[in-house]
Amino acid sequence: MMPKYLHIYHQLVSRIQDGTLPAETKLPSETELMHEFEASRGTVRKAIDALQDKGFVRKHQGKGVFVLSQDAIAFQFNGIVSFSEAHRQMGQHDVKTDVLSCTTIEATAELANQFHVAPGTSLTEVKRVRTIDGERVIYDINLFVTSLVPGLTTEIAGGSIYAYIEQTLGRQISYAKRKIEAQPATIDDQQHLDLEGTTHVIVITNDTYYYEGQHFERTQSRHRLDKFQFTDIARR
Amino acid sequence: MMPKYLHIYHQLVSRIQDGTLPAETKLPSETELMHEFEASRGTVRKAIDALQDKGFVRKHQGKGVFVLSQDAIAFQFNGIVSFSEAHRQMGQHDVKTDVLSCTTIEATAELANQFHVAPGTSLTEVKRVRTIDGERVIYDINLFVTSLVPGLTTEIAGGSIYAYIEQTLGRQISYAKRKIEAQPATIDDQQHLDLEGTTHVIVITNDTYYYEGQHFERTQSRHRLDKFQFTDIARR
DNA sequence: AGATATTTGTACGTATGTATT
DNA sequence: CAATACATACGTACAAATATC
Repeated sequence: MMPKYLHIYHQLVSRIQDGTLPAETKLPSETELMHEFEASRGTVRKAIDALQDKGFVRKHQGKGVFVLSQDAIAFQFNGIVSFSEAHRQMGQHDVKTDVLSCTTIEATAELANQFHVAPGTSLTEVKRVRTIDGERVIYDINLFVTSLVPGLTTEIAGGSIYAYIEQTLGRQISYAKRKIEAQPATIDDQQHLDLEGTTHVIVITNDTYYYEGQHFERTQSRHRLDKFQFTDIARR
Repeated sequence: MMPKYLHIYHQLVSRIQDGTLPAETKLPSETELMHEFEASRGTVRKAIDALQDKGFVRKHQGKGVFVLSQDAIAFQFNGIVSFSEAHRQMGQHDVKTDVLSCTTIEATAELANQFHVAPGTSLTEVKRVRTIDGERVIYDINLFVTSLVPGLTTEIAGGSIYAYIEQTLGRQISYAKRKIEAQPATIDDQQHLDLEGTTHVIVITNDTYYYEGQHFERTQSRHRLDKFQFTDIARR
């Protein structure tokens, strides 16, 4: 049984998306929504708060609740998105993943410190190359704490590791820290990517954490300059 | 007078930051916090919800509220941050802004479409170069809808335009869409930046919106490759 | 395994405060 | 000044998930 506030939330989202509630217009007041949905004021407020969190509306004390422009709303594909998820969304590209290696290594002092584990702890290292439309444009180096992501195989790494973690292992991913910068291309990059003469690569370093707060992954995703694009939406 | 829930929120943030409530531990239960702060359960819950929104804790029905690792919390400098804000935070760099030009132009059909205004509408264009430690590393091209950001002068552009908008104009910025990509350096880039032989620049295109949803700015921020870094935190 | 207690989630109601119209 | 609309705060009751005995 869906909570009542979520029902109200979904109804309002529909009205915003189908144009019944166009951008820049005011939502019905809390009192009106109470009567329409036969809910208490707290429940209506919870639904509106959710709308604001998701970026559909903006509340203004004394004035009302305003629908934000569709541009912003259509932009909701941020968050943690893996390579295959991202490209499935973007449409018809010929995408291929080659697993170069899938081995276990021992954590160096530095890595142990990063992951908050003891030095020598087993880590699983996966190296993959992503080919889009015949060009090798992304080189991924994943490092997992083996005990937190057990049973990784080359076969699994060929698909979506995140799907394996969430569906097979049943663990929930909470958040990821992300750093984006440019670095000079290394010899490894030259070997594994079709650089087409570019001298630098874009490096995305991703640290991913479980719900319980355990740091279980650090990934370096090395992109060819001209095939890289990142979008997001930032709220004050 | 600060709302009670914010007082509770700040108290708990302090305890998390000074280590009284270390990572991975459980917060006192809602009942305990009610007694400690002599507040109702709803008020305590609102404080905890705020903690979760800011990424300090994670709530779990039936289990409790858990403090997330400090790493994540120290990472809270995301959102919309202007150039001077960002560098004031990062520490002692010698930062200088040169305003190349500050003129008004008429919106082309394409620009008018972007901003949802009529073609020919007046736009204010500002071109600036940012020098850090003696090197010209960022070239900013801002476009503002003049009627939405009136009174811009070269002098204001030499400081923080965002501060002018929020403090002098008294407008509130709501959100920004951001795109990050690499582009080949243009002749303009070569002229205004110390490229040091790099062939590409990182381009951040920023579209900024007021609370009321009006799109008032598009900025291109062109960074020298090796001086660029972007961090954020993504939550599922 | 099962009953019970604990902890967070949802929902209702009421009163009062603050910002805007 | 009054009416409207959102914000805060209190209280109560029951549901759902988890922990404990």
